[in-house]
Amino acid sequence: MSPRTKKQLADHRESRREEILNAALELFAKNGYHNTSVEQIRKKAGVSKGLIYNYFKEKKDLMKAIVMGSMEQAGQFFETMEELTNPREKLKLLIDLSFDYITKQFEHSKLMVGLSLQVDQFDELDQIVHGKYAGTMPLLENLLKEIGFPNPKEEAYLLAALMDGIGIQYIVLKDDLPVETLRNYLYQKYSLI
Amino acid sequence: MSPRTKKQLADHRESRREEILNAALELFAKNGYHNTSVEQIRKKAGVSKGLIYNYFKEKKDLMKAIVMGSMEQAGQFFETMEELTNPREKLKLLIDLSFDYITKQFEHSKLMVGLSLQVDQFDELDQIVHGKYAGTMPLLENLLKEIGFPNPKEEAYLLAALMDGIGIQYIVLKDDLPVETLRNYLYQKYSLI
Amino acid sequence: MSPRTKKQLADHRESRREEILNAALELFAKNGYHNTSVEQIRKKAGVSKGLIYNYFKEKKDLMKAIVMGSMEQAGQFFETMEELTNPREKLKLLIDLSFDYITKQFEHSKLMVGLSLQVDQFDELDQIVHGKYAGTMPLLENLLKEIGFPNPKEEAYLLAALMDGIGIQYIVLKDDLPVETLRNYLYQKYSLI
Amino acid sequence: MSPRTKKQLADHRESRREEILNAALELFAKNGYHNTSVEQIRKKAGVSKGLIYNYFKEKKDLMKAIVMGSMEQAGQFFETMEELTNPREKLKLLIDLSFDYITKQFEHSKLMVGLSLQVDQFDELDQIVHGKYAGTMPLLENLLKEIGFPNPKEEAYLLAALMDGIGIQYIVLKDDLPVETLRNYLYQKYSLI
DNA sequence: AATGAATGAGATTTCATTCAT
DNA sequence: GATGAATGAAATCTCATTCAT
Repeated sequence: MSPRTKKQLADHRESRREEILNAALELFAKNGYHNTSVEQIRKKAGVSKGLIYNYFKEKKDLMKAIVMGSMEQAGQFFETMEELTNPREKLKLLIDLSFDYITKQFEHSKLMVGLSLQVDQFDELDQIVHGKYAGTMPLLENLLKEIGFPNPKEEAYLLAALMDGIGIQYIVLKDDLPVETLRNYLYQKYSLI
Repeated sequence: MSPRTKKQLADHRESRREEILNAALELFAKNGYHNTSVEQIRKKAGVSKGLIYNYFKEKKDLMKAIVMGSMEQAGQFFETMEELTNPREKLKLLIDLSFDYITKQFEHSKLMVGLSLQVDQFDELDQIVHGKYAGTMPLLENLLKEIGFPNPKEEAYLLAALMDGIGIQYIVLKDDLPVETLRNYLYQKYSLI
Repeated sequence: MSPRTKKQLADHRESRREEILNAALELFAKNGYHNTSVEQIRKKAGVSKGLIYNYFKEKKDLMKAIVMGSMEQAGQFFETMEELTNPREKLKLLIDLSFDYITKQFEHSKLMVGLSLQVDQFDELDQIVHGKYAGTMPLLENLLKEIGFPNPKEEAYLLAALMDGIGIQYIVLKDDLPVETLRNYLYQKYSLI
Repeated sequence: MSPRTKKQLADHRESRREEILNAALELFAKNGYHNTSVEQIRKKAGVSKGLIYNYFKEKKDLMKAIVMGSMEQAGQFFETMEELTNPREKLKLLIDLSFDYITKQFEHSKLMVGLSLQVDQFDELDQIVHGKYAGTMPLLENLLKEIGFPNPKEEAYLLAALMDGIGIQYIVLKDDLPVETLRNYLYQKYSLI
């Protein structure tokens, strides 16, 4: 059952790595990074402690890998978005993807919010996350400008804050939050339907 | 030279307690609860370790005391607010106090957001915070109803989310966030001036 | 039995520190630094693991403290020596003290020889030890010059090598090495009696 | 492409073994046995971990093999020496070979000195090394007796100590040590030229 | 013969908490 | 009330060794 060729080996490594990362993600999101022990991750992933350190140099690297993965995904968001031409369609897609992220990729979402609060504890991440953020705000601003908002910059901050806020409310209230109503509100506000 | 009367003793006790709590608040907000050691608090407060345990049974109690203090303050918010009669004035006050909290009581604010993500780790707090939250949403809803919004419930969630979101953005961006512009936006949206 | 005043506290700390250092010295000398666990030191010193880290930031610091102590002692050697005026008497004292060090401070001696082999693993120590060494060679050279040796520099290296070598032989052979005979040989060679 | 005949196989095995041993020697000498991991050896030798355990039952065996090799070499020293008849020539050869060992087989030399300090950690080696040492001292003593020294035994210890000491000094000082001057000193002392 | 993923015991280090004074 | 030395459980991390392929 064990791998043999180089490719099989690499595939196996990759999937093992994912298993560990998933276990870590779940626990980090639920209990926080500093309140999650490697022992807990080990147990959830069903591997030995040594193996985790075989794949990740230190505990911090688990966090880094998760966040980098998240960033990459976000990058794909925007690529998908840029394929469209109509700015209203773009914005609708952006909002839909954000709601999906908040509700369906709940754990990632929770982790990222938590991280943004303590981002300075993960040196390299700090810059990467900030850089990513700084890079996306102008995109949003442009979009709102194209749609015709008089103060696109402020409007961009507002929308970003609102999406963050909905994320938090969802974390706290879960299904008690009328997500669809909020989404419709946004559709109307931006005349997206 | 040391305090004598009962009152002096009580005052002294109270101020010592405050010093410890302030040190803890700053550190919890900056580094997170689980990433702050009692030793760090001791150093920042300039007291001995034993003394901290004289005032607080365990580390958790520092967190509890801070959060309870925050709750109490929030309660005063609403009491102040209820003294007014004009619903628009009430809402304006609520928004102003929220912005103040976000910008001036930055550490409390940051701590509370972080807490809301991991509230389940502090048993009793969980219920208290949720109870408080559950109690204030109807107030907000009523207010928006009085003002004349057609969907006051949804509008309440929206406003709450927005304030949370602005809080997060401020934590991340600090002075790069155009706080006043956002406040004005809200004034206009709710016709507060 | 426990200390109270500042002074008592400091004294107590100092003696506790010494106990730990002595335990570490014995074990490092016998088994080598990397083959000695903090657990072993803890057991030998009769303290808890935590306490060791209360006195020394990390295991390496135990090594550093021991070596620094050794250096200091060596400094006193030379001070004592400089009080004499007759160069032959000085040399005799130096030789006597070296033999004492080798035989009576056996553990220190063994540790220092071992250290000199792997000095590059303890960054700061490396420079300190080398500096000390570089500083003492000229003293020795001068002494031999005063006594009248035609090649004092080479003679100094020779004497240094010889003392090192006797140290090693003593470590390996212990009482099988005719220490006194060797000492007499040196007396004669340098006409010290 | 892979080796075929029995002899080729054996040669191949032998050379693989050597590569591993050389990597281990270098690392043991530089960092010490306990501060060298099998992983480091694996990397330096460019082989897999499993392979190392194919050739050596455990890590200790690497050390043993290196030391045994060293002993064997030393044995050849003496065999070569015994072919000569003139005792002064013998002594000169011994000194020359020792200097060569110290300067050219620097790593072996360093390792052996380090080993002699902690020889008791490698059970069997302890006895072997001691046995070898005990066996060679009489040879040296005899040599010095033949040459005509009045106290050949003491003189033998002295010479042994001196050579050890020069070894240590060379380890510490490397090319700052005037090796040739010291060698000439010995030539003169024993009238070897 | 050769690989490298996997293990688990043990090493170093941290930290909330207790307690004698 | 106040101190800080002391503890020990638990956290992070290392590493020799095994084993399936």
